[in-house]
Formats: sequence, C-alpha cells, structure tokens
Amino acid sequence: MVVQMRDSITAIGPCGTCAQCLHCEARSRSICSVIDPEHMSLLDQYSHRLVITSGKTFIQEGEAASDFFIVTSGHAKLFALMPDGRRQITGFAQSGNFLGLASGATYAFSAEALGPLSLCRFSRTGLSTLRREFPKLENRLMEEASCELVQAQKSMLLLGRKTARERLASFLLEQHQRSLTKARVTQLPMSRTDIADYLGLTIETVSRTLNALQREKLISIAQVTQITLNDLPALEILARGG
Amino acid sequence: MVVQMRDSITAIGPCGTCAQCLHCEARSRSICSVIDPEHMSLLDQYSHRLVITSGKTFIQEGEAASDFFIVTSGHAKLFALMPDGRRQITGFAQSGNFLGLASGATYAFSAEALGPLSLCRFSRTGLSTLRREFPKLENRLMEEASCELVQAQKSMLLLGRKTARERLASFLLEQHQRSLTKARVTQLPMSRTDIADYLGLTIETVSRTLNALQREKLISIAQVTQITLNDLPALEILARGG
DNA sequence: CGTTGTGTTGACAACAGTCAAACATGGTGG
DNA sequence: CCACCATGTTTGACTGTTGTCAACACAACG
Repeated sequence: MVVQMRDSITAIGPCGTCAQCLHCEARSRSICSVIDPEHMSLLDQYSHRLVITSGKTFIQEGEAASDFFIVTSGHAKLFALMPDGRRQITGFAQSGNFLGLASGATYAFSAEALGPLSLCRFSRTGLSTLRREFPKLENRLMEEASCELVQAQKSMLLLGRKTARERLASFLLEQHQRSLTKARVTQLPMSRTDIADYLGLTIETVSRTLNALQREKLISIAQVTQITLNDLPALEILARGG
Repeated sequence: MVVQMRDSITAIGPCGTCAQCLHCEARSRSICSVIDPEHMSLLDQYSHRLVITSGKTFIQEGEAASDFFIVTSGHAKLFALMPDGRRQITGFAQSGNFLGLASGATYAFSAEALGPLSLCRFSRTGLSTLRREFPKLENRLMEEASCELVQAQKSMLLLGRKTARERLASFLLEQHQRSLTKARVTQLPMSRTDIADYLGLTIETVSRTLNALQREKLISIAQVTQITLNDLPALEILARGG
C-alpha cells in the first residue's frame, strides 16, 4: 500500500503486522513514511505507546526535555504560563503531529491532553540513533519544523495585528482545514477558555464575537462545540483582513 | 568576481581561503563549525556572498523559496503584511542567523535590510547537496529551527497576554541579550515603527511606555536608538509579569 | 432536585488606539 | 553656515475595542 502525502513524500501505509492500530497509523504518516518496511522492528525498539487521560499535563515547561512525542489519536494543547496565571496556548496537536521540536535542554512549553490521548514516545537518544540510521527522517523532521514555524508566524500576525472578529474567523477556518473534511460543520475539541487563550482574548469576547458572527449568518452554532461555516468566502476575507 | 543583480543587490563570489572576511566569520559560527576544514572549498561551491542596501526587501512573501540565507553582518527584519497595510514583524535577524527555515514551496514572510546588510546565499538544491555531504549540518539546522520555534512561542505569549509595559521590558531585555555585551547600554538597530510592529503596538504607545519606564528610572534614553537598562532585575520581573 | 462547571449576556471601566499638533533630527542646497 | 524640508518621535486630547466584574442560563451528574 502506497499513499501520496503532502508535496512529494511517498508514504508506506500502516506498518508491519498490526495494520489497524492507531499507533502505526499515525506513525506511518510521520515516521514510517521514511523508513523501509524491513526496518520497522528497529523503529519499535525506540518507540513506546502511551495513553494519557483527559486533562493530564504530560509535558511540563522547564523540565528536562528527555522525550519526543508523536500524537497517534486525540488532541492536545501546548501552552505557556505566566506567574500570575495568564496563559497563552501556542498550538493544538492532533494525530500525526510532533511534540517536542521546540525544545532545548528543557521543554519550552507545557502540553495537556484535550480528551483521551494516545502518544508514541521516543527518547531523544533513541531518536538520535534513528536519525543516524535513517537519513530521510531528517528531512521529515525539518519539514515538520518548517511547517510549525510558518504556523507560528501566522499566529504572531493574528495575535499582534488582528481584531477579535478576524481572529475568530481565522481560528474557525484553521480548525476546518485541520479536520480535512469538505463538510462545513466543524467539531471543536476545545473549550471556550482554550479558544480564548489561543487567540489572546477573554472567554467573554470569544462568546460575544461568535454570536455576532452567527447573527450575521456567517456561521451557525448548533451545539457549543459544533459550528457550521455558512459563508466560507466571507470568512476568508474577514480572516485575512480585507 | 562581482555580479550586479536586480537593482542594488551585489553578489560576490566564493571567498576561498580568506580567513578574515565577514562571509567566513559568520559562516564559521553557523555552518563551518560542522564542516571539516579540508572541505571548505566544497562549501564555497554552493554559497555566494551578497550585499544588500538599507531598506531593500530581499525576500518577498509568496515568492518561490529558492534560496536560503545566512546573515553575515548587519540586521534584517522579517515580517508579514495584511492587505490593508497592517504589519507584524515576526523577528529580527543578525550575524549568524539563518533566513528561510520557515518556508514551504514559497516564502511565508518578507525580509528587509535594517541598514547595510551582508548575506551568504545558498540555493536550496545546493543546500540539499551539502546536507547529504555533511550530516552534522542537519543537527545544526534542526538546532536553529528549534531555537526559532522557542523564540516564536515566547513571542506568542508576549503578543497574546502581555501588557504594553511588559512587552517593552521583554523587548529591551531581548535586545540586550542579543548584543552579547555586559554593558547595560543597548544600541537599537530599528525604528519606533519597527518596535511597534514587532510588539503588536502603535508607535505612540511604544514612545509613551518607553518614556514612562524612563520616568520610573528603569531605563535611560540617551539618544532615540540608545537605551541604558538601569535596573535589570526590575525589568526582568516586569518582563515575565510578576 | 440541588450542585457544579461551562457558557452567555449586560453594565461599566480601562488600556491601548486614533487623530492631530508640536517637537527633534538629519540631510540638502543656497 | 544656516535656513529649509523631510522624516521620525513625542505629547496631548479623545475614542473605542476589549477586558473586568457580576448576574444569569443551561447542561451534566450525583
């Protein structure tokens, strides 16, 4: 089985013997794609599967960055805290995303599970070994780091220069794109508080702005976490600011 | 060998053995450090020196990302623009910094010279060749990408959650650290407009806040671009928000 | 049913933005 | 050398978007 991915990387699908498990499914999207099938067992030597319960903080800012993670199912939020409790969510991670690229000796952020979460964990030393063994892995890591940097720059523009309306429109479109569905209904895995902390707003402003967009027929809020994007072109114009 | 490019961008060819030139000086900090001396000539095959005049935009958001740069002297600003002219500066680059890590097929940002600027340019294909040739280069690139991601996360916290006072304090400390001097006098290479666009504020707020900090004796503004940090501990407390 | 957590709505306040004018600074040409 | 202009910075008065505080609605759950 061969799957065409993103630009030009040809990925080899669900690996080895357990074709179904999420572990392998997400690994195939992020790591297995660059490792020959006959070496999969070597990969297994260096990775371990983890299951995290909802709300659990599994990466703590400031602690020694000994591990590297790949999300295999569920969602996580990455965030930084200030001493007085102010919080900035710097990103959300879902199946296939890497966690721990942005680290020196210690983690530069904390990470918490948004609902049940499955992870694939690599020790940094193990990952180094894998990188020496599979040079293509380097490309994959760089590619992912580049994407995260581009995403971070978009967030900086959003946080520094966009209005509350523009931020919400950008956020909804981003979530919609992530879901990879053509349906205009988006299921949000995070709370209003998380949205606020991601967009640099308060929960009240998020709530008010979302309802304003609904009054203007740009979106429909069926349930709190289920939003329909009624007018994609208008939302896109709003998101980019004209 | 000197080649005239575009309007004012001058390319100067490989510099061979010259140990003094800025080209090599900065390369030694960023690339040469991972390449054996006897292979330096190979490096020269793939890199070219550029001189950029002040104010020139040498990377344009959206254009094909064909090159990769290393700053060898001077300063540059990286930024994103909105259709109505709102601008967010996502970072500043100085000697030794890489430009172009955050790119897919096209550049995700624009870059402009803050004063006279020297660059070392690598074609992306040339860089790929170098990466295959010198595996240590991979580590250097990943390390740099990690640093940029950590820096980006700090900027997101600043833009999303810090007050104007906290932003200015953070900014001044960051500039001070970058200068690598122990002296408490910092020479700013950028204008008030650039500071405002970096911190997500207006020039008026930057000016007012800076003067407020001066009234409180935390800093002294000798000339517009020359600021003395009188009370580092207090500035650090302010910057991290208590 | 109360209780708790989460989200919504309203009244008001405040921080930062907008507009405008005065003030430096630095380069240019008479 | 100095008047002049262009550009960048500072200061002031006022406005507005978003934040704060508080009350209320609603669903989930024991």
